[in-house]
Amino acid sequence: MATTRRKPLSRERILAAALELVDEQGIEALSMRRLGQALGYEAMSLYNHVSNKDDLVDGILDLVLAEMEPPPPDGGLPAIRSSAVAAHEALKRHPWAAHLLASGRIRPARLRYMDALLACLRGTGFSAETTYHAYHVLDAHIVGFSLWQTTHGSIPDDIEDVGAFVDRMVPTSTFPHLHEHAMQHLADGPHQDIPAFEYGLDLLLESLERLR
Amino acid sequence: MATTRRKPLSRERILAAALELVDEQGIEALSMRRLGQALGYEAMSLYNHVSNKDDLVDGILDLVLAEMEPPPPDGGLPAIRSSAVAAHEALKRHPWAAHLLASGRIRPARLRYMDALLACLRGTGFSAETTYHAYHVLDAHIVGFSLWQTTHGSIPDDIEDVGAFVDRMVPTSTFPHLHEHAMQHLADGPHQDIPAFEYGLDLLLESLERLR
DNA sequence: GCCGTAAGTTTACGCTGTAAGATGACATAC
DNA sequence: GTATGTCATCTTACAGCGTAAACTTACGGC
Repeated sequence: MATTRRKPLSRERILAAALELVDEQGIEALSMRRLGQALGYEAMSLYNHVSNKDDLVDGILDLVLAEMEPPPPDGGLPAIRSSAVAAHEALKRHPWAAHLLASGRIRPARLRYMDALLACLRGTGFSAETTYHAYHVLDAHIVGFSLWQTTHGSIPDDIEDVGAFVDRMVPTSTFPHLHEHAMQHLADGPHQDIPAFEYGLDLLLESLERLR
Repeated sequence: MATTRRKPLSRERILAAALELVDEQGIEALSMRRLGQALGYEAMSLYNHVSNKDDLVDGILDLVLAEMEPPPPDGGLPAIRSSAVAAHEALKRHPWAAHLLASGRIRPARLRYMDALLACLRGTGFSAETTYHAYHVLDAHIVGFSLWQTTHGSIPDDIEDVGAFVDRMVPTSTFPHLHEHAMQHLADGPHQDIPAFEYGLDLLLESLERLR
């Protein structure tokens, strides 16, 4: 039994394990020692396949970015809409990735997405100046909304009565409107969150349509 | 000369020093040891005035939130506009704070701002459902745009030829549209960034106006 | 003098990323 | 067969982090 039963390490296996760990336990739970343990190796062994922790984080972010299809240059506003929805859904699956994007961690795939979005806007007939602003608004919505949704949905798992939880965190007496807002979220349930994203997105797209 | 020359510690002095340190060197430069050193005390002495590092970070975030005036409930869309601009300007002065807000660090002042914004929307005549969505879009724009601007503007200080820097990071050959976009940013200069924020904001507000 | 309280310091613990060196397995060359 | 080189892995170590616990020092009230 001297032979090792472990599957050998590889960059792919390390990234897959890191992605799983981060999706389940959050980005702050990712440490080289913990990841090594999850794989059955020592922390330092990971450095044979990954140059450092930053490289590791870039690697899993790239996996998420690969889930976002950039819009085709001639797709018009419908293509922008569906690529935005796809990006939002990827960020919803991997909430930590929205934080990384918001922290300015720029990856080639991200640049390609940005460039494709700009190209699509130009191809749709917007002026350079309008494209400049439309891009900002769209990107802020995609990332900003995903972030908001992430933090907003962070209700502790061990809460049984969610309504009572909201009552305690956001009492009607001091925050009447915020309380109402939170209750709307609860009433709709999480399945309604994507429509909320799309509602705002459509608001933006209609405004842009009128600008063209 | 046995008497100490140091001004005594206090929560206010600690928070002020932390805010200065973080504004100058970024949130990741904030450690208890470094902050203590900046004040001329040992790290552990800070714990007599601050319960832990989280409390410290909450404290400086509260200082930033105090710079954001919530909209009055009967101010209508103009009040929403100016409070959004004020919030954006505060986040521009303290870029790290946008990250904290985006990370879901909720403070009472933040809840008050959210409640006031919702109240103002309701007071402006929006239905509960439209308010629900309008709030998301506005908040995503405020935080999302500020974040984007922060990360985008993070050009190393020691760069002399900014144009060449952009050429290297975003070559025209591979990212033609993104290159154009970056050049627009450079041509306008940082003084134009707030107008960019307001341009997008006005786009949103006009859409909302039409929904009412 | 004495005591209580509060502020500041020292030391220590477990955690982090990772540099440096030791160990061992295996392929190639002679 | 043996020597050599290469490479993955592990061990050890270091500086930094937040902070708990214990200690010292200063001061106000009796």
